[in-house]
Amino acid sequence: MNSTVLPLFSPITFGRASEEIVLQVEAAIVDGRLAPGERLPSEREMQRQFGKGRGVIREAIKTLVQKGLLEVRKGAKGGAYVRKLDVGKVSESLALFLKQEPVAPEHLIEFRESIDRAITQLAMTRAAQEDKDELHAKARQLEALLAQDDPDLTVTGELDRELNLMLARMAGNPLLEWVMQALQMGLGSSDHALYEDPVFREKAAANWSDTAGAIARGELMQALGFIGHHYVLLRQCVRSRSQGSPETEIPFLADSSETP
Amino acid sequence: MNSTVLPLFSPITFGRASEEIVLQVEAAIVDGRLAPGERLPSEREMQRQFGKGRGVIREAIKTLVQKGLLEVRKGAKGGAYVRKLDVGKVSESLALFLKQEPVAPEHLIEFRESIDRAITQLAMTRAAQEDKDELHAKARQLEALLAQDDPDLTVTGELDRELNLMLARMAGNPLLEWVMQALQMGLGSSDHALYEDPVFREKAAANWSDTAGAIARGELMQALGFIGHHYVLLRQCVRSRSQGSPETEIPFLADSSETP
DNA sequence: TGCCGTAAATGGTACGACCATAGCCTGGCA
DNA sequence: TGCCAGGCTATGGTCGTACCATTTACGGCA
Repeated sequence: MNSTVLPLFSPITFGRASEEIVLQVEAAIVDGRLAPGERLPSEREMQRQFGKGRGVIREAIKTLVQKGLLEVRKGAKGGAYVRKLDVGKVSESLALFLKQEPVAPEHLIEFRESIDRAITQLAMTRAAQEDKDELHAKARQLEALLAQDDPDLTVTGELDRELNLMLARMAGNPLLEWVMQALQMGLGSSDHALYEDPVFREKAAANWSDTAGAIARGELMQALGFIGHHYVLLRQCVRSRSQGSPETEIPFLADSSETP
Repeated sequence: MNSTVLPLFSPITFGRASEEIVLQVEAAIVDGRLAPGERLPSEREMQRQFGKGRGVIREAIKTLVQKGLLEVRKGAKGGAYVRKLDVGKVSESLALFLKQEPVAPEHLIEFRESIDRAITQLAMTRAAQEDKDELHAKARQLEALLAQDDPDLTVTGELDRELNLMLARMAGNPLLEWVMQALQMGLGSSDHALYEDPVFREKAAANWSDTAGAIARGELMQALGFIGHHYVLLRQCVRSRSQGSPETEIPFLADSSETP
């Protein structure tokens, strides 16, 4: 390797040193001069190359780790390794943001409905028939699970999440898939409220099944209609819960200021 | 203040110390025990409270700054202040991700088209008439600018960005507004390619004006039609550029593998 | 009363030392 | 000859001290 000479980095002379180091390393990574899996010089070696104290180097590495660009391993053959960014880091950032910035449930539902409609239209025209059939099968499986007297909400929640992600994948657009992933990871999908309530539970599951069926049969308008119905149910459920139990555990159900 | 006793933090005994500190402070912030604008103890004071070295404290603070939860000021009355998270941090994370994960232009266009349609429909039903008129006026202004022989692309680009954000704001849903912001900040909106080309420039501007006009008059179907046309133009432009000049400067125009 | 200089608090940096860990290498044992 | 154990070494993780740079506040002086 090039462990002897590494002309990648140059000494720091101004400003906050660690920030400058962050910029240099980050630039090297996005330029491709440092590829994922590659190992940076050791902290003591970088200390020498940058002409700065080790603490500064460590703080820069900490920042880059937080950005998701590096991972560090200790021990021999340890060090900072370039990491391929994944969408999870974005979702994490989004989730933290949404924790501090409560979103009205109506806005969340509205957004999800928009994305869902776009995904469905694309999935219908692009996905393979076998994928559509598998989606339908999974939806019927969810329906069957929720028809039981005491369904395991952990399992059904996971299945619902899987259905959403599968549909998003079928749309064949990574951006839509990432948004759906971020929604799922970022705020627990809010659908679990739907499944906790025995009244809505079966309706919602049946609706999922109807939607998947329409998608499998290629009936676009019908599928969009079912999706609309899903969100009608969700809105009803959210409204009844926010009225019925003021001490709800779901944080973002608190401030609903626009239900006329 | 409570600068004498601060029972918020407890000493670290296991694992990576700085990570534990990050978790404790982050928890205190999202719980509201530390409100935006509040000041954390000084590094030396926290060093005492956590029972750890100052370097560890500094690394934890660096991480929290990167997360967007803190900002630090130096000098007397300096220190780490709790910061209100803004969506810019999410956009930043997204932009970095998209730099490492090139997105096919067709996918980007498709996504933007979905969002645009959703925004337009909502804006049309919700926005005040005066906002719609202002949007139309701005669009006509853009059209006039681009009709000149040598338009200032910096100004027109900024105006286009402003138009998009204004429309998103008119939709009255913060999530859609944030997504549009993230798109604009994250990848320069890709529309600038449209305005650089004299052939597409005027068509695109006229189309913006038509769209805004339809919105102002409340003609939904017509507005959606114009939006569709905007993306037809954008697709044509992108295709012609990727064929004509292989050395295009726009990074994500490189890998287009699905134009049949 | 108003201005300026000094003191104090605080983050920023440097250096040195030591510990903990993970891979490796060597030597001894079966 | 083959395998296993123990030590060796590179590397991150932590600690402590000292000093520098900057910003605010306070107090003395004109």
